[in-house]
Amino acid sequence: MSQDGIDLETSLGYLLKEASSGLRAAMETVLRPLGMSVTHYSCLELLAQRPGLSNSELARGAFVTRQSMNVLLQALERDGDVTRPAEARVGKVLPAQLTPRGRRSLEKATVAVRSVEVRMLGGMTQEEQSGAHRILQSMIHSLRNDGESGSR
Amino acid sequence: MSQDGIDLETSLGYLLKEASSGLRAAMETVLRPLGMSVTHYSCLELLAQRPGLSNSELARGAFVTRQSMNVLLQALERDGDVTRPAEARVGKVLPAQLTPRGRRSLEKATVAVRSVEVRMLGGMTQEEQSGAHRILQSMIHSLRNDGESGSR
DNA sequence: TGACTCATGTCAGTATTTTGACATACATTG
DNA sequence: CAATGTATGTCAAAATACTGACATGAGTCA
Repeated sequence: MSQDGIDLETSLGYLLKEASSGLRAAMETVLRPLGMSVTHYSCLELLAQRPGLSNSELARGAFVTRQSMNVLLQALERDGDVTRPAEARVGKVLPAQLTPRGRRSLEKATVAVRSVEVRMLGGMTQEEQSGAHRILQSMIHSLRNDGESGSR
Repeated sequence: MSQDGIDLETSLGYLLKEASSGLRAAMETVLRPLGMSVTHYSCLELLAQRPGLSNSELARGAFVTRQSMNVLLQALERDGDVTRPAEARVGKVLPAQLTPRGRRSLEKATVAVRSVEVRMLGGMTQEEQSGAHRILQSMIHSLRNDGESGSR
């Protein structure tokens, strides 16, 4: 016996999942009235900040496979929110761009998402927020290295 | 202009998603050799710590719908990892239990998952870990209240 | 007692995501 | 220059999760 499992109340992994799940749910709630999914929004936001990102780069930035991002991008192109050149200028990479229409739909979504983030951070001091920043980046970095072939 | 979007490098929401995605990927990597998915593992761990949990309670604990958990539970019952009474003693609730076989498969998974969590926490002081605990719970609590009908 | 609300287990259909695979283009290395 | 490795875009198939719906049982309240 002696505490065999991982205590879910204490486990930082579980808390991380719980917080992320709550954030996603809150984002879905505010984005749904705009007819937008979380991945949908993430894609537009990424393109606004880094115009010319390729499908694969967008996929990595939104934490989905490039196949999933591709079907989303095709829908966004069809709806006129995003443009991609018909053929690559170099390699196979097709740099995507936000259209004015895409920029407009992003604006409303950004406001909604920001309100969620503000609510999430409510009750945290500035110091706690920078602490959270540092801690999360530490977790990310630690997980990135040593994918599977750890020691030995 | 003037910083219209949400800076992804700085956004705690984005960092939270990145950390959670990294954790999930790392867990999938170590659980795959055991033929187990993350939800699969979560279900067994929940049952080990709180025997008699119902399907709906397990679903909430693993952050999936009760329908998804139900198909998983049926598979686990079929494989002999979990048992549920044929009919409810009270209401419709069917309390689930881990079988010795289920407990055994959980043991290996717990070791694997614990190694991931240890790696994630590597480089963090004890104080930082308790700080992370407090901060994550603050986020969870803030997101839980005011689901959608916030102010006005 | 009866009407109402809420939560549960479960079935069916839909939607979304991932896995697998392929051809192609560039970079590296000998 | 040829061979190899890596990365991309894309198609098809499989797995997974979700939405919608229904019947049932318990609790509440008048």
